[in-house]
Amino acid sequence: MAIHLYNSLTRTKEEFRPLVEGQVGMYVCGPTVYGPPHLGHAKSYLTFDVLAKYLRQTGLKVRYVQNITDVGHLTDDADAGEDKIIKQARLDQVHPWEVVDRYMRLYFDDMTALRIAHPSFYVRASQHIGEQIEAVVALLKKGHAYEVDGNVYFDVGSFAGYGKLSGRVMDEQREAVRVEARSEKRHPRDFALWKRAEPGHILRWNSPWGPGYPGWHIECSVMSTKYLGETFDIHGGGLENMFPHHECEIAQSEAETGKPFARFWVHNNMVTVDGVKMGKSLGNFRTVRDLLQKHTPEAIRVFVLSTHYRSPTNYTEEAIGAAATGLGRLTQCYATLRDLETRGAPGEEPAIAGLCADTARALGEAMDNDLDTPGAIAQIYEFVTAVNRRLTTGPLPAAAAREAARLLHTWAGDLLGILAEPAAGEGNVDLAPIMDLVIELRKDLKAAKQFSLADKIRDRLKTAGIVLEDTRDGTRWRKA
RNA sequence: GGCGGCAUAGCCAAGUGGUAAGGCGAAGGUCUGCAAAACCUUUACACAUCGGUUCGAAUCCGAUUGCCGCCUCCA
Repeated sequence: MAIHLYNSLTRTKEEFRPLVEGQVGMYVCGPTVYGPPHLGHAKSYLTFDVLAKYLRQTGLKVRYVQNITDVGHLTDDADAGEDKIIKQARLDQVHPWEVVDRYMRLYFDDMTALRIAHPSFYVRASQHIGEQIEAVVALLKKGHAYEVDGNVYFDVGSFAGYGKLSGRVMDEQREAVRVEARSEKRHPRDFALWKRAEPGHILRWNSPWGPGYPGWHIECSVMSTKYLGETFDIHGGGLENMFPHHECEIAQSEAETGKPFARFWVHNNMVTVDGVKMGKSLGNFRTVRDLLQKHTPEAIRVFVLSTHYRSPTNYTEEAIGAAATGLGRLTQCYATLRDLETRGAPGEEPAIAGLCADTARALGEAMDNDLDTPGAIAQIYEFVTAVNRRLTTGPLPAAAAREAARLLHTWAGDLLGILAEPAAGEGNVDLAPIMDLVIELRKDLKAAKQFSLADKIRDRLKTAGIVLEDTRDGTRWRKA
């Protein structure tokens, strides 16, 4: 069975087949770099990280392009408002590109910390100004745009398909509410392709219409089609960008090329905090950096991925804590299996091979079902329970342990990124031989019934961050 | 006002017509010198409410209530 994805364009779950067999082109709306990444970014880029990894795992070659919006856009789509990046630059008293550089690096660092792989490559709006101007010229030439005093607007009325993604009909809606008395636009629905730079607007480029800067939507149309083709497979982004951003992208692109734009539109839902949308403008956002202070990357990932990407994620400290606790069993099981890989007895165990095959199949079915990561996580936990149950009867043969460990490594580690590798020899000194000695000495103490001393060792080690666990097969240790 | 979505156990969360996955928490138990870990058992006979379709619905249709998102920048 091939992967099925919910396509916002058709509002149904469809089987995904790439345009070109074996190859996938995917474009995802990246951040505007004027502030620190927050949990909302994490959910979005985590979603597409897992999607790209899963597509690759199924054997497809994926070109995953993500943009960085670094030219700034107005805080308001009317002619009022201030460019977000320029505003931040003014607040920080630095050049706008220092803002861009700072938050772009922070973005890369935080994504890396969350085990989100780099896309195939990033593209920056500021490095595609020429192409954006060309696109505006082409739209003007085709009669889909008009210029007014250094501003160029897209004529929405000239594109019949406008509204097909978001379901918005071209009526008055709340036009009357919006104060646009001085607008030069022919119709309130029209949107800017190119904006005239007012004095003091530092980020500006020369154009046939005078100095200015591109409109918000045009960069994605230009960069996606430049690197993926006029029609490409998947366009992803946050749900809140469906309208107007994605709707406008479609209008511009299809008006210019006359061909279908993205085939699949994949939108992730929002993150709320205590039931309220988390947003930069609301000031209630949790930055990735803050979260990483309290939780491991794996815990954050398992928390986010245990809600389906199309459902809202409600952040509470309790929920993320519960997710982190549950992860402990997985981590422990994996560490035990890795240990048995080297120490386990020779021989085979068909039951484990069967369990691995069944689990892998179930995991594939879950992922094929519109990226059902909660279902996949449930499968992994069931697998862990089954392995642990088997381990209560004695150690596993090395080969079986290796196979079980590989399954966890592939799905929980490489794909979902929720599996922490056992920390081996942190720091300069390898603790293993030291711990072997301590454990051996303590074993002698226990044999001599010197329990209070044995307990003291265990207590002191716990204070030092090392947990001892006495099992039937001897004592093992791990970092707390 | 327009468009869209969601309502499942104490909490989080799957479920896409055949009589409710998984995680956390809680209770009991096995193992253990004790502890920890692990395992076992229990924890949803009204899946928001009311109707309807069907042999059969958490799952489809309608209405109602509540919540959320978009319609202005936001992942």
